Amino acid sequence: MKYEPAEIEKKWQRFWEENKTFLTKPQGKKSYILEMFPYTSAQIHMGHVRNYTIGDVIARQKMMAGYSLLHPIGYDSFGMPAENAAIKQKIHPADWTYRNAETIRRQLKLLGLSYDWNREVITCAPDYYRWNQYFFLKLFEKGLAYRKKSIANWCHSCKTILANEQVIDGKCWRCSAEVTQKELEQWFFRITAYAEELLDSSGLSGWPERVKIMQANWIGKSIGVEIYFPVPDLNRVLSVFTTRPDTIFGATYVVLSPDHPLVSEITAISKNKSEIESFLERSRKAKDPEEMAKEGVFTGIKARNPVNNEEIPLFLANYVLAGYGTGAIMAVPAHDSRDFEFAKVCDLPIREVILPLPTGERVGVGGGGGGALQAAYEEPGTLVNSGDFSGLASEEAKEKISAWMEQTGIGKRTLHYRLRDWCISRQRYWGTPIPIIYCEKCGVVPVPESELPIILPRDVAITGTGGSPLDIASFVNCTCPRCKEKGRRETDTMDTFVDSSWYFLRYASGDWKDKPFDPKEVNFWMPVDQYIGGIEHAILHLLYSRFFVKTLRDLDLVNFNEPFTNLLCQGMVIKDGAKMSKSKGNVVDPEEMIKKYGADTVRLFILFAAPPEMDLEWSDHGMEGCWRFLSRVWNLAENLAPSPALLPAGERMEILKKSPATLRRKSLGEGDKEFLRWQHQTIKNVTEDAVNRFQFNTAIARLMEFSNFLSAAATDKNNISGANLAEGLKTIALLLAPFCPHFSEELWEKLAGQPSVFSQKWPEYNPEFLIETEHEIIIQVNGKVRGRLKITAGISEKEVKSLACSDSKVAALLAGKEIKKIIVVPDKLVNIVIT
RNA sequence: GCGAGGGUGGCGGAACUGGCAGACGCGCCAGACUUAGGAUCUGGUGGGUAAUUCCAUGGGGGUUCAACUCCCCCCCCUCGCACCA
Repeated sequence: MKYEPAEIEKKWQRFWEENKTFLTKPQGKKSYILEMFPYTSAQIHMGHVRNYTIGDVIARQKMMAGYSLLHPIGYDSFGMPAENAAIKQKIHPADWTYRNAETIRRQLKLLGLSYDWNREVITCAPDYYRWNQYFFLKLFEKGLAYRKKSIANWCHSCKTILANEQVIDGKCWRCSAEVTQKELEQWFFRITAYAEELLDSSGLSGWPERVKIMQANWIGKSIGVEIYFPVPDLNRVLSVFTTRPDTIFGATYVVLSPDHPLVSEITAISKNKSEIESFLERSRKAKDPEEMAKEGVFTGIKARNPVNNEEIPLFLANYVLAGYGTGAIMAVPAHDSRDFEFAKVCDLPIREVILPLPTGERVGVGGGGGGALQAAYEEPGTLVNSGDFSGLASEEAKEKISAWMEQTGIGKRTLHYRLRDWCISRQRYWGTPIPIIYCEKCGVVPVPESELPIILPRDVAITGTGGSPLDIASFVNCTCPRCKEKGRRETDTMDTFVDSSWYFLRYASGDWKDKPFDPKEVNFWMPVDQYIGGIEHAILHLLYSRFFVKTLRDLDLVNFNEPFTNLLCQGMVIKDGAKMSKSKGNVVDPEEMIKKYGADTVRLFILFAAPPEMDLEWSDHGMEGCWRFLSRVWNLAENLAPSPALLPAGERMEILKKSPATLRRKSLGEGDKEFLRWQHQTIKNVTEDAVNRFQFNTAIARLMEFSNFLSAAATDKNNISGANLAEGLKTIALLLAPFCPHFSEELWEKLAGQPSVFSQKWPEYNPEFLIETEHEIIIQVNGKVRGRLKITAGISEKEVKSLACSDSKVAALLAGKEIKKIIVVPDKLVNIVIT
């Protein structure tokens, strides 16, 4: 019988449904394997297939290794695509979503993934999102959820806030209308309160280094000093932030951002009023900050450098960010490239205060008035022209100057982060309603917990053309929970990243009804032992989830600090050198591939073509190769006649149809020994590659080699007994089971006579069988391979040397030369060094 | 600009602590079986050379008996951040 995946896979999936007990063997050792849940778009794509296949391999291997396994799946289902589908296709987002979830569920089942389907969650169900509302209230109580005005991307035509990703070249992705910045009252989660803790990566030892670095950069901690510059004209003190207090004596001017709060006061008294106003106008209009040239304007006002009372000019310039630090800087053009650039543009003086070399050598001799300095010198060095601090090294100077500033009240040591609070307000329909009521008398009032969930109303006009879709009387009008007078509901919904920040907790607690999760179960299963997802979540989702877990810990709801102990970021699936996408027309449909080759071949190829972290180039030819491998193993088993379980030792067999071979069974000769060595070496290699290193590609290569060995042995090249051949195929079934579950189960049943390969223990190798009695060693002369030598294991180094030198080819090379030294690497090589 | 990761046959990729460069697979070539094969099986396959052998892991130096692997300089590609003071 030929290998026909369709039947096998159908049969197996039925079997799996009926035998879920494999998933829930109650044992001491737990393993929680999780892949990022899919967004409920119309169908899955190859990226999903890769993600879930990797997770499934890990999960199934854990299962066989005796772990109690949690391997859940669900649907991330709130969000814009559902609304857009509603607008385009005139279908309700809920209907669209549930229909898609069904398709996805069916497709995931086709892949033969080992999910515990009883734990499914869908985030758009009131049963789920009510807990978003619950957490919101908890955060609100603690002051971690708050409302404030903030600037966001606003589309005039759609009348809604857009996410940054939805602004393409400054235009709305749907209507192509110009996007502008608009100040809106919005809800935030105070993630900055956890900045320091999120920066601590000590609980992330199992994360890729680059993800930790990306998060650290995102949080962007800077240690520095706030320095107070008196501005007598304004009768005010201007506060600037710097990380380089060691350069303070080189400050030749100060700069405010165009959005600094003092700008209006400055404009009011400035003699350059019209110049300032035209500059402000230009910078307000400027769209692309990346391509903006440095531009600024002198205010006509002076500030006093507090360290030396020197009067320096005060500028407004577009290169200073309003949202970072104090929105104002001291400019040290000699030692900061941006200040240097601006000083050149405006022809401002440049004063060096740090020298690069102890000898006093200069990068470019500057002096006053711009001088000949070629570029800013930003490295540490020795201070000059710096009052009492001259002669100190930068690091020491930073310390001393900071301390002195604190003593004299000139400045204060401080910290700044790039991380901003998380804006969770969306003027969108398809999301979790924010459980807040506005009352004229009581102000902002949280909905009492007992009134949750605030159900997202179904009958709402979603046109995408005007205002918040929830802004309808039946939803908005309500009674204030406090004074029982008329109230008005918040019409914004939550960012969908809120949904995905805690779904892994919900999975872990089965069907808990009156709480978001059962802390006992969650504390047992969590943290996730292995999380698998794309790198695109490196900052957003992964940072939000970490934040959420920390807040829940502080609410005494969980007892751990980090959600994901180990993280694997798989690479993209690409074709013709580009990521698969509809617009590029290079999409390969997973379901079509499954139909053509079977799920196991698809899984095998995707695991074999590249290591998980690397990008994977799709190849139809590569698929064929994996198909051939499975077919070969299948045929080998098929031809093991009549029934391997009953095969008497020494039975003569016909192995391959096309090239029949008669096998001679030696009683316990070299054939058996070699077989055992191959078998156990394969177990060792596959386990090390797949389990310890997640190098599935090489693990599969080892299985292919073993199967090639068995094939060759069976065609009378080597000798192998029928019993050994059956043993070998059983080993393949066991080791291949995580990769190709359907195929392996069928193969196992064929050979063992009963199910299931997944009730078997993951095989272990016996080191005794790996011991070789003979080694082939390489003979090198001056580092070049000149011969090879078979030696018996355990012979002395002296013997090896003399054997190597007497090799005929080697001897010829040695003739008339002096041997300087001989290096012996036991059981591997001999290197003879001659003159 | 800063940060991270890469650069190995015609292709995807192996080579874990320095020890036979190219495992495994694809593709290609030859053969077998065939009316036929884009099915299957067998063998070959980095490049040069008639040949002993020589040249090859982005380029150039170095350390070493021995370097894809370690050190220094340079080039190129991908991703992330991008005036964060």
